Amino acid sequence: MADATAGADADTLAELAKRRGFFFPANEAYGGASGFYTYGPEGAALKRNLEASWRERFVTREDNMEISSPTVTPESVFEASGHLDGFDDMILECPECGANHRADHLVEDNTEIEEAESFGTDRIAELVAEHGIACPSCGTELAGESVEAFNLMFETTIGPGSSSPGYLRPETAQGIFVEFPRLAEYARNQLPFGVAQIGHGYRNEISPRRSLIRVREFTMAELEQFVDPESDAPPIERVEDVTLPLYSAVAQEGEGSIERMSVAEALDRGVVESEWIAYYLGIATEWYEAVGVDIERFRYRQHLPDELSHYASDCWDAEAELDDNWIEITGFADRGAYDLSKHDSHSDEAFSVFRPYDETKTVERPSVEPDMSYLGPEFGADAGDVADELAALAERNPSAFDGDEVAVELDGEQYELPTEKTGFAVRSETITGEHVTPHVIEPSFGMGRVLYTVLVHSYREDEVEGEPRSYLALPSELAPTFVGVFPLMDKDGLGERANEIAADLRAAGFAVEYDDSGNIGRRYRRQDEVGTPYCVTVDYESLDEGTVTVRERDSTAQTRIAIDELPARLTALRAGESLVD
RNA sequence: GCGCCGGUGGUCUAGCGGUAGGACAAUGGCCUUCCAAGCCAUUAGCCCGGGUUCGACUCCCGGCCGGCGCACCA
Repeated sequence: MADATAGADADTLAELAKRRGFFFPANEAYGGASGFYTYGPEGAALKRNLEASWRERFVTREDNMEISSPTVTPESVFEASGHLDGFDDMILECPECGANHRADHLVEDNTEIEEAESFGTDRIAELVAEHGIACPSCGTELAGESVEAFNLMFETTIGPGSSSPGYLRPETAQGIFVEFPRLAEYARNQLPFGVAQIGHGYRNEISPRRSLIRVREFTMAELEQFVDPESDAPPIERVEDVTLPLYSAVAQEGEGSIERMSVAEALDRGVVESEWIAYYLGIATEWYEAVGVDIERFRYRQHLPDELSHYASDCWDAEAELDDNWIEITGFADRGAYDLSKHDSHSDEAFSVFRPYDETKTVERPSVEPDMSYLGPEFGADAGDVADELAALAERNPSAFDGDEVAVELDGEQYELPTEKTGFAVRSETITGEHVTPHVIEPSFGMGRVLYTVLVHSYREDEVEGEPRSYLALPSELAPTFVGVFPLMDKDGLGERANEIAADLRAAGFAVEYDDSGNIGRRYRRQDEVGTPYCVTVDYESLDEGTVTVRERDSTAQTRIAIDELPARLTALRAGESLVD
């Protein structure tokens, strides 16, 4: 057997994906719509297994929780999260050359204005005219051209009429953030805790590209790790020896390149600042290797400062090399307190947890208890405001209450009242803790991109007995089919026996494919092509001696195994044991 | 969204102003005692709409889809 060549180009993979039912453009019978894909039987099984693997690694083993929230989300949520503004691009098309430009960027580049995004489309159009801004592509003056708003979120209406706008979520994260008060209660208000979600996200991309890489509807697996920024630390010792291929912002700005170092070293040297990000980079590296990503074609690239999202203070992307391009497959963002504090201020709920002090504190605090039966008749409708102002004054300047009279100012008017009517006193208060807004560390996986990477990186071509062969070296954990079962020939009772074995293995929980069509070599090749790790063949010896051959995909090596022992041996193989010594 | 190129059975592809040929795959049969073998047969195709023409898969226009480049990717 010749050495295998590893990796597939985009055309090879697209052809394989269509022909063998991994994925293909959706709705092709009606011409299709760009950016939507259907996962076929093999692809859906692979995706399911990939998600199960992610869940096992990032939810079960990390003792995090998983929820499932709606994809349709009311507008107010995205007003709070900043997506309504942050997602709204202003497009201006040049009438001469047809090039499209981000109108807000044009204004920023040509004027002193720095945050042009916050202006409306009309104002931007005015600014373009006022400053005589010209098309960067062809030099045509753009004054008078209209500026179109383009929102990357899919819009819909909730219920009849248009009074209740909603959007398809652009990330699953907001579905977690908005439920934080209940989730924190569920976690018994104990930080740190993590909440995951696997589900679809939607972005109305201007230009979907590259197969599954940039699509309009996609599966995300996101984990929101809520931590107390002052006191919580991850169990870093579990991953401190994991080697990370890091491409830092500093390295990108200088002459640097990818540096391989352990998690511990990355933290010691300050290459990765956040322990929590470093922790998840370590966990993720182990997971990527386990699902078949080629770690030699993989790196973590830190975002440059101007690249960061509106919510992130730091971000590392996991990137895979596909067809000589580095493609983002996961983002590890430090979202800080951004999201929770936004929802805290926009909604009526509190998005914080109570952190008790180790020891309760007693503080002396000046405060008032105004005699409202005096203030009411005296100040009429202003009585409430006067009381509020007294309370504020007590905190601001307690000495104002030293005399017999207190002066308060309200709307420019000066009022005086007897100090005794204010109920002023310095009271001692017991403080047992404080409310803190957790910080969020977010690993966010694009599952379609991960799946695509796994396919590209696991594709192999070699020769078996002089004949070319292609196969997918998928981990057993992910393979859509775990074992193929074939009769050597479909006669003399071999087919019947093979069918019995297939049924028994299915009952034992294996994903089994039975195939009696064509000669045996062709059937091996069929399973190779979709990554089935093992094939069982029933021959004449099976009838006489009760044994079958088990053939391993990558090496094509074969061993005879007793039929009775098949389930146990296959279970061991699935767990990572090797077939031949 | 703009520009360039493309769209023919399931997949890959040849070809022409008079409606199409191959390879592979698939299905049935024969053969075959472990790696895409052979033989016979079968199924199956010109992206959509409009125009030009006696006649359009072919030429023209528009759309849709795909690849690449530009822009975009919070």
